Amino acid sequence: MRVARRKSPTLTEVELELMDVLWDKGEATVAEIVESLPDARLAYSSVLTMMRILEQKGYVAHEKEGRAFIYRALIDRQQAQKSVIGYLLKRFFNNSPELLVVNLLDHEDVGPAEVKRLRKMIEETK
Amino acid sequence: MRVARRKSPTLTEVELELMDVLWDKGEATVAEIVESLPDARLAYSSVLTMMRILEQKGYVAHEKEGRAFIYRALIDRQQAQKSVIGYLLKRFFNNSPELLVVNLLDHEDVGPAEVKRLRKMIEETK
DNA sequence: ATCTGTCAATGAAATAATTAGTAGTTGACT
DNA sequence: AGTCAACTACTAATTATTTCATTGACAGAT
Repeated sequence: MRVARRKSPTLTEVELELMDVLWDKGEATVAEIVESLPDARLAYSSVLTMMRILEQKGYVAHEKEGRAFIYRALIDRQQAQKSVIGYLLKRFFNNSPELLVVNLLDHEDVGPAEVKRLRKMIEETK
Repeated sequence: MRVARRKSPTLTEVELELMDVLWDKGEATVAEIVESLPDARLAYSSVLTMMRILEQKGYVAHEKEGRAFIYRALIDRQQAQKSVIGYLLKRFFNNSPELLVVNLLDHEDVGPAEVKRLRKMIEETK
């Protein structure tokens, strides 16, 4: 067999969940991240592994503080959002922002009030 | 070890590429799909496997036409777009369409001309 | 009836993502 | 110095995704 699976073009579910903690807290040790997860969802060592992977992927960095590693995000939420929008435009909407917005307006979460707010927002963009 | 990799919440890269062919052509045999792929990207048997997986996931169906299978999409492009937008809103934008649009407007592909068109579009949505 | 080309089915291999156990290190505190 | 708790590193298991070779069936041509 030749080639195989491709890397995810965006943050995966779990990666995003962990990044969210870092974005909220600014920085955190593994223990703090585990605590911040709802419902003790992941074991300490799982989070550790994921942080190593996130670091290897270039999304976070760590420095030693005493015995523990302190992790910090290397990309901020806006960058991640921008990147995922870029992916969306390219793969699903033929690089057409309009097509995206057309579909967004069609979405059930978007009522008349939303449309009004969106309009105002776009007005202000000049 | 307990659980493992999760299913992709959206169409994967390759799945999307094949669905695109079906959406463009309406219906197609495996051979036609292979031909439609740029650069002979995938071997016949690869496409065959992927079509089986897409069918198993409920995205396509086939019927026999002579010896060959004719595949047809069970979801259309709009549905796929809507679904991926829903996922994105939930995971990256806190279910806020505005946040999404704010970031979209910030995107490099979106210049003043785009903004103008977007505004017009939203006007017409009432 | 045998050959040839076209297809679907199956199996297998390689990589990614996810979760977690275990071993081993180190700093702190008797 | 010895013990303990907190931490990281390493390893393993499992499912998902992606790719393709091979096998076998079957129709049409010879």
